[in-house]
Amino acid sequence: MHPGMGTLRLRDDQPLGLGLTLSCGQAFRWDHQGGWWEGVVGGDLWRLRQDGDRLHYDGPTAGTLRRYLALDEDLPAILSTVDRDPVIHHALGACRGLRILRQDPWEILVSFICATNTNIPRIRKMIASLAQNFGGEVPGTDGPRYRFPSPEDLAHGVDLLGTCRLGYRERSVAEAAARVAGDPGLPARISGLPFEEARDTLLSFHGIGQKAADCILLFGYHRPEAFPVDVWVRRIMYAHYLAPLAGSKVPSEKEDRRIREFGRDYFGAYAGYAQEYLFCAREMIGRGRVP
DNA sequence: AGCCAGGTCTGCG
DNA sequence: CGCAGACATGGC
Repeated sequence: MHPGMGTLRLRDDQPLGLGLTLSCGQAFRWDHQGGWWEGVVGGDLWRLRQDGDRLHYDGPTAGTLRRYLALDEDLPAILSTVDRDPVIHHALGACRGLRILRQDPWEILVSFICATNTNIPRIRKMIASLAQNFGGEVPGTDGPRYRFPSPEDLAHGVDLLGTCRLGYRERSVAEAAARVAGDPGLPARISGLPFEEARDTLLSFHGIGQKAADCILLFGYHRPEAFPVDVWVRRIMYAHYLAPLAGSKVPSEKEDRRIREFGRDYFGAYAGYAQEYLFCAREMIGRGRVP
């Protein structure tokens, strides 16, 4: 039942901010209760608690946990490549230990279809509802939890999808489930594609546009060059990095593409990390409030 | 009450 | 192409 339970000693040159990492908007199914973070990963219940340089875990094996949390990556080395100015520098300091998780591509694909034009609390509710209605039950500390439904789980019960209150995202989720259920190798195949081809494949899904595709690449496929431009990042970039082209309407897909290309060029191969730190520090650095 | 939300699609010029 | 408007729903 529980593959592993134990304590991982974190290296002091490889920081981890567990709570920040699990709650910053890249994952939607972690809950904080009784001092532990609890979630379902790969069908198993995981419980995690950080105490300084000690990471207590119940559920995963040490190796699986390290991989999920990307503790195998040299975070300071990565961040040093994007630490180019006072704004990003401030965000890096404010979100110390934030890591980009290695999550399941299918779960992230559906999650970011649901994440369009709504807020994070409701995204969490929509995904919780999908899991509760379509995923299998997993006993948790404080009542039952649910694994994330497979494409087949969703495709076989589309008639119940309405109970999840996805709004106009329902059609996109149903089509994605049908497509992947009929081509189960697709998510894995995408991971083997060059970046732009992977992105184009994601864009061929109904309900996945530029922003969602970049989130799926960054959070589901761990492609750190992806630079998702949402309403917050757009604000931050316009406040601190570049002005809209004269005469351009903002927001527009064209302007967002310009921001994405700027971000990719300016921050480099790990632009996605810069994006995520800016997003997580959005309350502090948005709307022209310079640190 | 009304604006906004980790946008995207469609139908027009 | 590139630009409006529509779109379901609910958080704050």
